[in-house]
Amino acid sequence: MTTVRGARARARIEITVAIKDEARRQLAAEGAAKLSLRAVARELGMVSSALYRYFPSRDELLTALIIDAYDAVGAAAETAHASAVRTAPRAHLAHWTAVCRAVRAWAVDHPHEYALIYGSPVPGYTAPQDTVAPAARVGLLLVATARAAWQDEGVALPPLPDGLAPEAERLAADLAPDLPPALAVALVFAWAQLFGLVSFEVFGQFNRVVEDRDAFFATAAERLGREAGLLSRPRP
Amino acid sequence: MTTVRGARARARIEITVAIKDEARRQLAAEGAAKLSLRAVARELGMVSSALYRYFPSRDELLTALIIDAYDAVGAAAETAHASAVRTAPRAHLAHWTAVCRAVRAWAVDHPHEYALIYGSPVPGYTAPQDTVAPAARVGLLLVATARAAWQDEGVALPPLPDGLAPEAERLAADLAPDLPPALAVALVFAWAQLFGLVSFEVFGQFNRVVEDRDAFFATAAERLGREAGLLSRPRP
DNA sequence: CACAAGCAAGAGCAGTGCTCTCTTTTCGGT
DNA sequence: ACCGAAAAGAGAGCACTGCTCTTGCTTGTG
Repeated sequence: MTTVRGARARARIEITVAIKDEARRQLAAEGAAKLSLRAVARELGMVSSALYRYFPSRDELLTALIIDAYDAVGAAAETAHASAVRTAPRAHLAHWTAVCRAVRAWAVDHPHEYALIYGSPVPGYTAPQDTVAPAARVGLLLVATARAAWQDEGVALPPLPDGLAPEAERLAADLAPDLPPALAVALVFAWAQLFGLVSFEVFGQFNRVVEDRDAFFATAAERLGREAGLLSRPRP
Repeated sequence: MTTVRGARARARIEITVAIKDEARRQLAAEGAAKLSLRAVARELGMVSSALYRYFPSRDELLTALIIDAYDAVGAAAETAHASAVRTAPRAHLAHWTAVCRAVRAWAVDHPHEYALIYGSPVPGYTAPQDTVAPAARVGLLLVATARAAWQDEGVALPPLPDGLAPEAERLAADLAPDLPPALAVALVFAWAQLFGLVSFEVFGQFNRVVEDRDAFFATAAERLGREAGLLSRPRP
């Protein structure tokens, strides 16, 4: 385990989380654009230059927040998935929609954090390697759900057009070597489309268009699951 | 028509477009976050305060760019649609995919402008009324395509769940009173999902996941059209 | 032709990210 | 127990930002 050496190291991690917490507060209040290192430092009673001992730049702080956000939405989705599996182990479509609903709920509750990870990438920012594992959590959950359904009752998918065959093979090899390529493709489609729906809601594109967002999203999530091959009810 | 009164008014609109052009240049080069009024003014050989005669604030400049961007992607989509209709008047699914491809192509060519309109909304920004009409152009095109298909050959759609019926009625009434509610719902789904796919590609979520983006998107666009009820080929 | 409106310029304010130097505190090896 | 090294904080400062205000100049119009 990570043995904390002394009071100094302990203080360091405490201050680091305090900085992130305050930054997250400002992020939630004003958005990423108005997140200011100086304001964070001021609120914590320290001088701005001291903050640079913990995060070498504003971008690094943002990266830390991004990783945390990916982990938060991933954890929310995993919890919802686990609970749905416990409730009805073979209702794969219900597991799928539970994941979708959890993602949407988290996004609606944390719009600015959601924007940080699924909105426009900031400045000339290219995602550091540290972010890719947390970023994959929701996607992997979708894959796991589909895999369970496939193993348990099979999936129903439209055939792949010839042009996509090589890409589909490659994708399946990278993503889930045990699954049929058509399923891998369908999963990536559904993955992107899920976040398209959530983004449109969070970013206000549904304003004055969709009113009953809950019902709308519930139907959308179920259709996404079907398009990913999940059957509506277990086979007899 | 808009008669330009004198040299002064003429100069005003010329300078206004020059400012927008330069701003667009910086936007394309560095992204919205680094777009600086002072830098724009500097590049145009004027002093920063003079720029405020044309745009009362940075946000107003951004709003102008947002409207232009919506119009640009809308125009690209409309052109592609018109051309597809000319080529094969009854190939509704081809019209649909032409619109999708045009949107994607514009987005890939203008990632920062795309981010401006379909990425995270800036600061505490709420879209002014002027943006809603341009923003609707692509959506209206999708509706028009589906309407033509519906009138010409009908559409094939899954039934709506009961819970969504009221929202579907309302949506259809607002969006396209002549179309069946199930089609209106399917169109909004497809609309959001289309931009989900494009956003994931433009914002880098497909990096190290999807390689053959053209083939991938082509298939996705066609499936979106099918999910919106469009038939693969005209009925005999 | 005079006058008011439109426009440009410059200085200035408050705020930002970030760097540098200087001082204080803390820790580990002898 | 001490002493040098490393870590942390404080403060000043640089270059930049959006935006405001005042001062003149230019231009179109009564």
